[in-house]
Formats: sequence, structure tokens, C-alpha cells
Amino acid sequence: MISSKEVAREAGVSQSTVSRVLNNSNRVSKENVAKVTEAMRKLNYRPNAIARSLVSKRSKTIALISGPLHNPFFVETTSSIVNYAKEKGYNTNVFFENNGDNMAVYETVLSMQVDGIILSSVFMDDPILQELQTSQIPYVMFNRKHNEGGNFVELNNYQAGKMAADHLYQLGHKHIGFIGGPMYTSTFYGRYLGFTEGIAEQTMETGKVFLNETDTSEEAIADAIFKMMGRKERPTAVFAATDAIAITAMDTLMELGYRVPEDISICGVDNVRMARHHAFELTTIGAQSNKNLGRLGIEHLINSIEAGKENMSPIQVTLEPALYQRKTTGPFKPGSV
Amino acid sequence: MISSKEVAREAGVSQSTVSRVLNNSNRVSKENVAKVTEAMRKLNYRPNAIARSLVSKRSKTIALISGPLHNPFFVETTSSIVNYAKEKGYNTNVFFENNGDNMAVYETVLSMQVDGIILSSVFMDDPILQELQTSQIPYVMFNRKHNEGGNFVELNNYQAGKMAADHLYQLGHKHIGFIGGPMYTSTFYGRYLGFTEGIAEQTMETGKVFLNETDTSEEAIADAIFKMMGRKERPTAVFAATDAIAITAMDTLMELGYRVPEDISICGVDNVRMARHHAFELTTIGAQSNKNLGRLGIEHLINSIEAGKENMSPIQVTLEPALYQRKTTGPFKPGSV
DNA sequence: ACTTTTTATGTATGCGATTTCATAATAAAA
DNA sequence: TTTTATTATGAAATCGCATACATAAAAAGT
Repeated sequence: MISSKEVAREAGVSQSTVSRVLNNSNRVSKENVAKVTEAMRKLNYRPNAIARSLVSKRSKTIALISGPLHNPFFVETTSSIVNYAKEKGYNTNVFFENNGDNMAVYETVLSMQVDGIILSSVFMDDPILQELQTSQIPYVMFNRKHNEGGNFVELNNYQAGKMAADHLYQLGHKHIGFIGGPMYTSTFYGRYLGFTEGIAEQTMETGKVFLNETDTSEEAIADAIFKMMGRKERPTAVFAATDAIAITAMDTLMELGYRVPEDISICGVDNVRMARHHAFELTTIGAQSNKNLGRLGIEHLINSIEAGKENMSPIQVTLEPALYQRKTTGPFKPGSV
Repeated sequence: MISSKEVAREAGVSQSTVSRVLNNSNRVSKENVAKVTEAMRKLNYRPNAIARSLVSKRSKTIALISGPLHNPFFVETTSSIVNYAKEKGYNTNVFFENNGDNMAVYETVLSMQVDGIILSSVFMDDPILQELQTSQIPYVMFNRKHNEGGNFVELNNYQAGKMAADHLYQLGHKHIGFIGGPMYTSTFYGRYLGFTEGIAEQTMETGKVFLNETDTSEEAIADAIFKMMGRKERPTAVFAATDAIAITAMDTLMELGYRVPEDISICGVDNVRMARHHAFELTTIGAQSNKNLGRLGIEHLINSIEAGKENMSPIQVTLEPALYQRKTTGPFKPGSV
């Protein structure tokens, strides 16, 4: 590896002069800039980013700890985050959540000297928030948030659940299944709470909610469907707490011979791009924003970073949801299933 | 930030002793190990990864330069790569290809002191290969390969194209559309070549291939469909050079009122997971391997890294394809479209 | 022409770890 | 007990760059 010292020798100047032209300081004469530039070219010099960040204390990289990519929501956010960060001059170190055991990842990230952290992996009572705050590293949680607050960008999950309940109730459904992930995450918890309270408000005496708490793996979702549809009283609609779940649920349901929405209605949450595909036309609930939560999160994060520790203001954003009614929900037909 | 020096002071030992326990050298007495460990805990010390890599010359991070995530193929490879790397103790810096202009990304990556580079973004005559080879950094190209060879893991694209031609021909189709991306990438070029030569071999005197070279954006694909289906002689089948293209093409076709495969057959390449969904059941051509190309690539890359520069052997893997016949291709019916 | 300010450059130091080398302390061999 | 081998520890150099500081040279004021 060619170092700035060798460039200096080649150019016949001191290493600090080389460093100066590297950082295009205007304190260098045109002649020396030329000599140094030429020497760099000749030696095919590339500055060592590691060394730079050791002294500058800024690595120009951020860490993303994301939910798994088999969920299209995270496909979209990951894409947005990486691209926006790049645009702003930051590299992104990507990690995927590892079924609950994120501590190893957190340890890695905290010793990596990243300039900022954006994560979707927190639990409502996750000890990581504490670590994050004492570490002084700018961070923002997206999608999920923590009980204690902190910096976050989220959807109003409670409202989303409620809207689903209203929508399905108005279509006449009485027996509704809920499929969601772990209740110690704010998204699933909020959506479930809003949903059940929405149902309750409608005073559906005869209404029933079948709760399925899964780990969001395809197998677990399929199992939930099997169990639910195997009952004597089958649901005529299911509220999937994410579009990813909805899409897998649909797959299983179709495999079992059900038609959507004729036999059973499905409503998701997140309004992912894929849900708009003609093969799905999924009814869903999502934020009224043309930027996804990842994008909003990374914008805030980078603002925070560039503002500096002194004038870092808290980030607490909750987006209001809207219903995107498409073709997977329809009116209850007696005797349909 | 707490440094090892402060830990040393707290523990009453020298900084080098702290470093030794950090790297669990066995040259430290149990008492000192205990003292140092305690001091680390007390001060909430985290080693500075940047400093470590400056001296050790290994950053334990690799760079991934991937195709865009709106292509599900890259969703799968990205996931595999990041997770496998993590498993092996490597962090992954992710970049997404930027419509042809990858030089900025390459520059960044080359000065980042990564331990290895895995990339899907090369063109057949891309100058990056040269850079890669002189840089001495272990690398492997996946999916696409370079004219000059280098290290790669790919599908036999020529064969894949040929299989598509055979399959569609055997179903009786004479007018077939091809939709693919830029011909300066080995994937699209190889698939196109195999396809047209396959068609030619079948001596389909009356056969016609409509070539559509797009930039793989949704709009471009939709435009290609519009143009193709607007002709007097419409194709009765289309060979989409990737599943991503096939899925978007299907969307557009369905929007225009066509039924698949009754009105028009579609065959893709890559055998992405999503293509198996009941809403698609896409006929496709893919490698006969339970590991995707990204996974194979990263395994080879990490082997290379750990083998050391001395015993790094070239990586040249070409997987043979197989046809996965599902529900989007069917026999030609005269007068169908 | 002499002082003062500005500009260009080099020297030296430090970022936070790893690692070589020298040495003190201890254990093993004689 | 003396010599030798072994083990534990610290001092110091180093990695590649940025930057504070000192200073020489040039430009500007007076």
C-alpha cells in the first residue's frame, strides 16, 4: 500500500503538504498541488480511510440494523437508507436482526466507531436504548420504538390496528383472525391493541378475534392459518399485522383452495410496493407519506450527525395511517366459508 | 471514549497488558487478567475497532456491491451474503449499483481497506477488474462475470437461454418476445445469445424473436410490453431474462387484460423464491443448487481471505441450469392473442 | 526601507490499538 | 546453590494520516 509519506517523497514535499492537498486546503501553492497530484497519480495512491478516521474521529459510515429482507418492508427501507446515506457521503454497514439475539450485533456496532446508527430491531424494553444513550452516538429507531421514547420514526400502530378493525367490521365480518409477531415489539403490540379495541368499540357482541402470535417465519404463518381454518368457526377475514405476513398468509390460503376475497378477506399493514402488484392487489394500511420510514429515519439521523452533539434535538415522529383499499377485502357473505 | 490506556491506569498495569488480555494472549497472569477485565467492565470499555485495524491491517469488513433490491434475486443474495459474513465474523458494507456509474463506489471501496470485495455490478469489459487485480484485495464477482475471467460464480447463462428457447418452442410458440437488460453485462448477453441460437437451432423458419433491451426499470419493462403487444403480430410467449423482469412483465400484461398462460406464456430466469408464490407460480430457469450465487460467492471470498494472498487460488464457478416448470407457460393455442 | 501581516511549508505530536524487544521475576535443571 | 529456561510485564516503535505549532518567505502597510 502506498502511503502519503511515499507520495511526499516522490513529490519532494513533506507529508503534511500531501495531507493538505488531500483535504484540499487552500494553504498550498499551485505548484505543489500539481506536484503532489502528479505523484499520487503516478503511484496510484489511495488514502487510507482507516487511518483518516482514526485521527479525524469520524468514519463516515453508519450502521443499519434491519429486520430480515424476506419482509419487503425492509427491502424498501434498506434500499432507501443505503442509497440516501451514500448520496450524503456515508457508507452503510448492514446487519440483519437475528431472531431476538441482537446483543452480539450491538456489541459489534458500538465498537465500530460508526458516526450513527439506524435500527429497526428494538424491543419495547430493550436494554440497547440505554447503551445507545450513554454511548453518545447519534441513533434513530425506525418502525419500532421503545417504551422509554428515545429517537424514533414510526407509524401510528394503534390507529392502524383500529382502521383495520373498522374496515373489516364495516364489511360485515364478525369472525376475524389476527396474525402478528411478538408482542414485545411496539409494532405488533400497537397494531394488536388498536385492532382489538377497535373491535370492542364496535360492540360486536358476537364478534370473535383469533389471536395468532407467530415468529413471522413462513412456516409459522402457515401453521397459524392451518390452525385457524381448521376450527369449526372459521374466520371470514384476517388482519395480518404486516404486508409480509399478509402475502404469506394469502399463499397458504390459496394453496388450501380458498379464494381471496370471495372466501376470506385479508388486510395487511405497511403498504409495501409489492402489495400493489396485480397478482396481489392487497388491501393495506400505511403511512400517508411518499417517503418510507427508513428514508425518514436516515434523513433525521444524518441531520443529527451533521448538527453535532451540542445541537442534537430529539427525533420523535409518528405518522398517521391511511387505508389503501384494494382487492383482497370484500363484504362478508353468509355461508362463504 | 474510554481507551485501553485508561483501562491500564485503572487496572494498574501497562497498556500493552490490556492489549494482551484483549487478544486473550496466554502471556498474562490470571490476576492481571482479572484486574483488567474488571477495569474494562467498570469503565464500560469497548475496544476501538478503527485503531485495531489500522495496525492489524485487517478490518474484518467486506464490501458488497450489489444490484438493486427491486430485483428479488439481489434480495436473496444480499441477505445470504450479509448473514454468512456476519457468521464468519465479518461486517458488510453494502452499496447498490447506480445505473452504470459505479466508479465512485469503486473508488470508495478501494480506499476503505476492506478485507474483500464481492460484487455483482461488473460489465463484461469493466475497467474495475484491472483495478481489482492490481489492488491485491481478494474479490469475487457473482452473477455477472468479466470477459477477461477473474474470480466469478455464475450461472451458465448461455444454457439458460437455450433451455428457455427449447421449452417455449416445444410448447409450440413461434412468436416470442425477449426482454432483457443491457447487453454489456454477461448475464443478459449470455441469455440472449443462448436464446436466439436455441431458436435458430430449432429451424423455426417462421419463428420471430422481438428483442427488447431495457434498463430493467418498471417503466421501461412496461414500455417494452406496450410496444410488443401493440404490434400486428403479437408474441404468444415472452422470455424474460430475469424473474424480476418476468414479474413486472406479468403485472403489465395482466393490467392490459391478458391471462397468463392462456393468452401469453412467460418464462423467467433465476428461480427466485418469490416466483414460487401461488400468486405467480412462475416458470423459470435456475441453478441446480440449494445455495444462491451470493452465498457461493461469499463462501469463496471468505475462504480466499483466510487462505492469505500466497495460497489464493482462482475462483471460477459456472453452475448448470435446470428448468422449473410451473404455471406461467402453456401450449400455444392458435388464435389465442 | 522597515515593520507588520499573510501565506506556504516543514517538524513534531497524537489518534488507540498491536507487537517487538528488553528485562525482571519465577520455575526448572544442573 | 548456581545456571538455564520460561513466563510475565513494561517501554517504545509503528500503522497512515491530520493538525497545532514554528518559521521562513512573500506581500502589504507605513
